[in-house]
Amino acid sequence: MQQNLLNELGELALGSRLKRLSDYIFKEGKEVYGQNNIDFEPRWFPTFYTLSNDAPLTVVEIADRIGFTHAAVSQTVRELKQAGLLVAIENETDKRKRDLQLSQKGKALFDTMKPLWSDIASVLNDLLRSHKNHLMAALQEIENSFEEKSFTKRIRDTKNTRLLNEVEIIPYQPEYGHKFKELNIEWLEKYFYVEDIDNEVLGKPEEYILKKGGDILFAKLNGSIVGTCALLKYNNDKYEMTKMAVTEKVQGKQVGKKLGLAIIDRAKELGAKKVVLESNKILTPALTLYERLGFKYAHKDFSTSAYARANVYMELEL
Amino acid sequence: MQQNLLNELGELALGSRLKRLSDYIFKEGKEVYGQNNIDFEPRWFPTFYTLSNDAPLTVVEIADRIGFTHAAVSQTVRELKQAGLLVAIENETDKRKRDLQLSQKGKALFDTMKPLWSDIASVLNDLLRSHKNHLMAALQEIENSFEEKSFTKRIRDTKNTRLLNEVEIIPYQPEYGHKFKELNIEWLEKYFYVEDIDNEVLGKPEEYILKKGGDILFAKLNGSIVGTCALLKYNNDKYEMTKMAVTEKVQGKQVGKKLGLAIIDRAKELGAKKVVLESNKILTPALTLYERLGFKYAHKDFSTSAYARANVYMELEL
DNA sequence: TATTTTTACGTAAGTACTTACATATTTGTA
DNA sequence: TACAAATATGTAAGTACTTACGTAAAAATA
Repeated sequence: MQQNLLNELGELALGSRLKRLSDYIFKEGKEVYGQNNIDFEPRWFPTFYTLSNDAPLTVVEIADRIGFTHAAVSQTVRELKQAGLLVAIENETDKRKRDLQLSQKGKALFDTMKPLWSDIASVLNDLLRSHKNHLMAALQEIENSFEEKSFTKRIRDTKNTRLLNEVEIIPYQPEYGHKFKELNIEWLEKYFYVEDIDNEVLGKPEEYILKKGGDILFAKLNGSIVGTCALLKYNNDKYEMTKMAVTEKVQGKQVGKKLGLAIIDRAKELGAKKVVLESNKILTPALTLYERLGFKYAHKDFSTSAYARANVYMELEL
Repeated sequence: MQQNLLNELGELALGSRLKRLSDYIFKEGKEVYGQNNIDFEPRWFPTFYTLSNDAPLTVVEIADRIGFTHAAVSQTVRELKQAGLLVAIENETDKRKRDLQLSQKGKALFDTMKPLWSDIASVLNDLLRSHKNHLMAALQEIENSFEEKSFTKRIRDTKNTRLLNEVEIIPYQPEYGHKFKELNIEWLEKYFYVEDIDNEVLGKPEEYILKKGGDILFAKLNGSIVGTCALLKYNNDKYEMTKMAVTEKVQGKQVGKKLGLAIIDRAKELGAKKVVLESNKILTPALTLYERLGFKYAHKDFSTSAYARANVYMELEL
């Protein structure tokens, strides 16, 4: 019996580890009450104890104090009432509420249990303090951290950072020329339709973009080209970010972000003072990305635009 | 909403605290799988992961490795099978067993999840290491302590120590003379019957015990006399411990133990080399106590004994 | 004052395990 | 080799909470 693999699985099975200890403590608690001939369930403790030093209280009030849901308290109250340890009186001014307090029997039981609780607290205190790592403090620290930033969000952020590092940005190479067209056509066919000018420009990137002083970058992930983006030169100060396309298979892998960051860097290298772009209102994920990259919405007369699909204009001052 | 009382209840609600965090981690884990469009339950992880790096394995083998019950694994296996992630083949040499391994789909899913798990592990690792108290280490320490000596046993020991301190041993005082008789009669009537010699000796303790060079002690708990014990002098070297009686109301409160220890101390003060006692085989709790106090069983001819009820003889060399 | 929103509470069902029990095989032993 | 004991597995029910949902009453707002 090598109970140790779960420890090796380590952090990934933290939930199970916690549950295991939780179950153990409840089970042992029950055993202790039994040995002392006390008819009491460990799970009653928070509600019972709260009522012992402040009463009457309503279900919701108790729930708030102990940090459980009202449903949990409601169930505990039912059990405590059934055991004769608690009495409930309908609140006079608010008929929804029930004023709860310990019965005579409950109060008597409280006095019997008090020394026992003090023993339990003393055992746990000694135990916790005798260790290098204080469990209660550790729980508190973890809970605080999660309150500050959720577990889910932490994982998502870590994943995004990883993906950003996995994506490799490479310069234009003639043998990838067809990829520039394919990726853009895939994208165009999904959201719009292919205009004549698209076919022309995408088919001859070297002529329309590179020779005019612009640039094209590719994103490589696990050996294959998964995205592209181009920089079109207007003049020495002004460039347009255009033809950004990422294959659908790698959506959400931060490819667009990395391409955008790289194309802006490239613009800086080329001496640009401003990068602009045209897009469409329906492309919300793309617009969100542009905003994150620092682009600001600006006004433009689209009647002069080369593309019918353009209805959003953005600028980034470098 | 003062979620803090549960923290103040502190150690006593440790089980609930652990459950809360456990529930949170499972819930968030589920959320993460969902966000990544992975059809996987956090609770499947230990079984699934174990099978991914060692297969085929049987239900019990997995259970042993991850430290769960076979029932838990059996249920997880059923769910994994239903999800098409696992295949089971009847073991050829042992028809009770099922050889379990990941299906093609399961293996493919494993590869998809691997980077995600690595992200989760990295988040948890960073989180745990960034705190003063390391949760995993704290869990390990506590579990080790409980394995060494159970929670229940620790509480019982603490309680016994406390009770031992609460009991006060006081010397004989004439006004408690009637208590000496009452306590012994209560005890005699419960286990045996009162012999003539009992009434005589218990009624005149000063004459039969004190004047002969022996002594009598009382145990006081919360202001009332709850037990007594006498030392009868045989000669300068040899005394008999006798008339030990503890009222039934305080059974298990370590009164007998404290009285025994005190009477032995008194015997030493009086210069005794040996303390003996007579008892009866049916009084197992008492005999256990005598053994703990250091008494050894010895042989004796009971035909000369003053009491009909005696059939066990013990001695303690000082 | 009528109506919407919020609050208090209960119940049912779910969660990630456990214990308890039942059944089928296999193994050990007389 | 028969038969008790041990082993492998499955199922049902329990545990200490939760979420989801519904109802009644009170408070806020129009």
